[in-house]
Amino acid sequence: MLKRGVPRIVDPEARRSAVVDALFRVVRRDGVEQASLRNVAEEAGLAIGSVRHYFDSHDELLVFALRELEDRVEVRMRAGAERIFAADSSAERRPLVEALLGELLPLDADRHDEAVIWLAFVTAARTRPSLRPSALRLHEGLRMVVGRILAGAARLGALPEGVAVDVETERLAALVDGLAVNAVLQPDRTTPEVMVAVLSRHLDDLAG
Amino acid sequence: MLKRGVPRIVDPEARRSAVVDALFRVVRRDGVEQASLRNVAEEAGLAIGSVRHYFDSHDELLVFALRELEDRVEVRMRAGAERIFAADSSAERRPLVEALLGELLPLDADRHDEAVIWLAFVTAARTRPSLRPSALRLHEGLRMVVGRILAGAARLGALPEGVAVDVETERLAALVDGLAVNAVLQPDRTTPEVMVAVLSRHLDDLAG
DNA sequence: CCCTTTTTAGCATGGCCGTGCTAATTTAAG
DNA sequence: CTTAAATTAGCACGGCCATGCTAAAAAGGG
Repeated sequence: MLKRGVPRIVDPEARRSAVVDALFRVVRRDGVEQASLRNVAEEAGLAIGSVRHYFDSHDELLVFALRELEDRVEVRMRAGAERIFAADSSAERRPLVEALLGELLPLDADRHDEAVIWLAFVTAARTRPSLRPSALRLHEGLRMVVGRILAGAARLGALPEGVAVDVETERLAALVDGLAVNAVLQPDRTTPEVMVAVLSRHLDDLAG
Repeated sequence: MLKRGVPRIVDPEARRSAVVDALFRVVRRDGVEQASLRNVAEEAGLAIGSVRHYFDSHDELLVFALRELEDRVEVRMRAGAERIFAADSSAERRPLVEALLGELLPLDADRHDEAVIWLAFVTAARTRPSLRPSALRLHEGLRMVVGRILAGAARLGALPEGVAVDVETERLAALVDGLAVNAVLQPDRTTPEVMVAVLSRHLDDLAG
């Protein structure tokens, strides 16, 4: 282990992260199809060669970026989910559930941007094999969270008898996805107020 | 009106339609970003010059194609909606409503393809201004249909008292959109059986 | 046969793309 | 200062793109 000259000028992880942030801005503004190395490099204020030093190919950059998006979502999910399972009465849980699912909806500007990027990537994943694993994990992750919440509610007797938890999981997950998609594509029509009202109504409905 | 020589070799409308069909196949297979004039012409078995004779620009082709998609959806909606409003008891209406909304879900191969194309176009519309009018009409069209169905149901007393029809409209529309998006992006997980079960469950829920 | 129009075909230009490649520059340890 | 490694920068190639433009081919009324 004898390196005779090692410049550690900058944390490479931070650089990669900065590039990914620039890519997210481009995707948010102009879509995945405009996220070329050139456009991303310009957005990041770097030369194209610099970007390519951290990512061997365009595809690798996209894959890495989508993983980063995965991480962000997962972190928010984990935090909210732990709070829910810490509460033991269904009365305590209800507002926490609403908060957690609200976390998945584009209710503020930051999460709206995130939803835009999410939709851009998962739709792109349909025709880009390298993105499919991450897209699938995001899909399953939502169902996992929703499924756990509903199973927990059923265990606490917060759901009416005879409710099929698997069907309700798909229903609630599809509803959340649908609201997010609508908010991304028609933000003027699907406002945060509408989304909150719909979600709240659905949870009331589930409680019987 | 004296044209001294008029070759009417082929119905230009039919040609335009054939080009649009080819474009739909390309979009279905590889996404909107691959629907270049070259790829579409090849898929249609025409020279690129021929395609350009019927569509002055690439953008015009995309706009025209999305309008055609609009028309197809609207035709199916109108037929189903008329049948519903012809029925006057809520017991008669229920299966018709389920059929109409089922018409919007990708339950068979043809409608799956149509849903794939629909999602590709409406997401593309986010960053392509020329597609936005059609995308907005599709969005509003669904809400119009769902809103009329629910308002009719309320009039017939098929909904519980105190139900907010506007919120329920958004909820059902978002659910249908969400199911369609999931079926397009993760067809292995969101099967026709799952979609039917979810839709049926939701309609039961609405009836109280 | 002629002539006008539709239709098909193709060329050329300028632009953006990813990527292979080389080289300049910077950094800090020896 | 020297030097190896990390980083930044940039060139060049081949490919695909939309589009302006020209022109060949087909078709049927006169």
